[in-house]
Amino acid sequence: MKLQQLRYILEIQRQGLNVSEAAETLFTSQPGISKQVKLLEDELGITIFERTGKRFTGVTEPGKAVLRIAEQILREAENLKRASADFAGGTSGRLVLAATHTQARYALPLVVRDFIAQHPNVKLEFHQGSPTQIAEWVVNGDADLGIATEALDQYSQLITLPVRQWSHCVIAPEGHAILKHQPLSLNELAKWPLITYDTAFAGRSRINRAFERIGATPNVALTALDADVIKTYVSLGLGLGIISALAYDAQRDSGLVAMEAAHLFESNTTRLALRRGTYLRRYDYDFIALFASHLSRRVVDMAMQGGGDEYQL
Amino acid sequence: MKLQQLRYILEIQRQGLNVSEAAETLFTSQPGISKQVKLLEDELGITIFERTGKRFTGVTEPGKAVLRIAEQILREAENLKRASADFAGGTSGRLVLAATHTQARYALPLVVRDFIAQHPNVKLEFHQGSPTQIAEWVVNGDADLGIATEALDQYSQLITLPVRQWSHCVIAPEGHAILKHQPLSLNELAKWPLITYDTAFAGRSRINRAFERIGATPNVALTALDADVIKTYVSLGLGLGIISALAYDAQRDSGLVAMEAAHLFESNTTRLALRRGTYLRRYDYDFIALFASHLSRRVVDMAMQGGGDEYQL
DNA sequence: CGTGATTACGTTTATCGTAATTATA
DNA sequence: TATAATTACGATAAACGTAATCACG
Repeated sequence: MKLQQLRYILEIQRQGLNVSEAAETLFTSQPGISKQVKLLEDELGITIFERTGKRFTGVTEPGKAVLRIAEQILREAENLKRASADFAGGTSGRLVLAATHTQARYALPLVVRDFIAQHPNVKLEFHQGSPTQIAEWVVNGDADLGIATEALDQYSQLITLPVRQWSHCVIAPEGHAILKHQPLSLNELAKWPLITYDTAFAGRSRINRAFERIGATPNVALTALDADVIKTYVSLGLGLGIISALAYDAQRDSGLVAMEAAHLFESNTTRLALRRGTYLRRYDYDFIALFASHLSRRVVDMAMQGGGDEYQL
Repeated sequence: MKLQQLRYILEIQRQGLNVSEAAETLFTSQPGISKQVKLLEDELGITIFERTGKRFTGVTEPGKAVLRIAEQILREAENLKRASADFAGGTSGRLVLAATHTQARYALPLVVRDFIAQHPNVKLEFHQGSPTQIAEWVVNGDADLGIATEALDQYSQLITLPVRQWSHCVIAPEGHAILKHQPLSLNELAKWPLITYDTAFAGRSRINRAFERIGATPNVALTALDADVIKTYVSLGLGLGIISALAYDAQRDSGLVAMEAAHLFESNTTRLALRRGTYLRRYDYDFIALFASHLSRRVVDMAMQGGGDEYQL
């Protein structure tokens, strides 16, 4: 049994049971793969792939078991290389972050600045996407760390850690009539056209639920993927904006006024996601600690081992 | 990176950093290992073993990380073979049980009989030992299933499942004076010489604790590893026996009388131990189900995944 | 027939064991 | 000086790629 052989059968599965495709993606010859698959099957005494004639048409029951374990093994092999590189490379390496706009624009800049100062030789990459995309990137190993407010806890292959809590605020153009109605109520808010996040983003689910609870139907005139767009349209007078309080800055956002809305919508928890079972390099821990000081190496390790209860903010 | 290389470095560690010894146990040449270690180190870009001149004198920090992961990988590789053999061999295979005398003699015979009938081609092996030995056999993979009443839950690498509860009974020769003092009390019992299990066996800890609690010092005249020996000496009139209620059979043990002692000593739970993370073959599940009907495949799988709360009897 | 897997075969590379060498305790 | 790891080298075997063959749609 060779690690290659495991790579081969996994790639065949990934390529929809097409050996030729697998050979291409692995930069090798198709007969080579074919032979190794057969050798492996002979050694194990089972058939992994169902064949009709010479075509691969399915995965046998034992094949499923073998593929599942093979995946584990290769994942661990990946970890081994990662761990070595961590020690060997000193401070160099690559860190791939996946985050939503809100995080990338408002929560991460200072953290990234400090991280780069601390690890000048680590190449920092940034993938921006929806919470679901982020989760899948991390699951597939395309990203090392995922940061988002929604969706992350839906994936059993992810370990998620609470980073910080935040609330929404409502923004309005200066001189807007609603500014006289503070503290705000949901009923008041429901009278105006609203501009807020797209579904599946930055706590949008909490916003919906709040209006549902009082039986009101908000008039959402426009949805956007990020607070900057929302602010733009609020400035144009198209409606009131509901955004993350993190995204409002009185200085920068002149012409706009923010109103406290923590009492209207449930608070949100930004979470950090890691793939279960991956080896964490020193700079992974460092980034996490910079981002959320309470997430020390010890706390992260505890969570990774699934040990004990979830860390509470 | 080859699986062999991982085997090599692990064996070197096991043999106390002696490459020559490792070569012997792996039935290969010392230079071969030496070279492969170097190749692996070069590939990973780290040194795994500290050397002073040409001697191996320690494991480096990266080496520790690598060895830990290597162990995981080889364990999974073992699982892969196991899984294959499970499907390939049909009903054949090998099942190694580790159990204490009490279990082997009184709890297991019928289970073993049924299992053999169900799986005539599975070679059943039996290792009898102390609870600690049993635990270590299972941890090392020398035994597939461990069964004992004590010690098993001290090992984090073991998954343990409750099988059944049982109580102690007191046995005496026919006509013994104590037979008039029923129901028994600990104070009465403390007046007589006692014969019971050796420390670390079959609930002996509960017996000690019971006497401690009332501040009495039992007169333990003789300790033995199993109930049969105890019964023999009780028959000879050397004292009263305290044994597992499972071990007394009115028919077979003529000349001896058993007295209820469930109210004197805490009840004991026989537990079944499995090594965390091992692949369970169909006949492993079958044996477990025969031994304890409530331990269905589902229940065992849940426990193996560390999911949810412990099963309660 | 075209796509896709297997068989055949030759080249290259890697692995393993023996023997010689070197370093340490 | 004995023990133990490395280096050198030759034999064996494994892996890989090319070309030819075979099977299914």
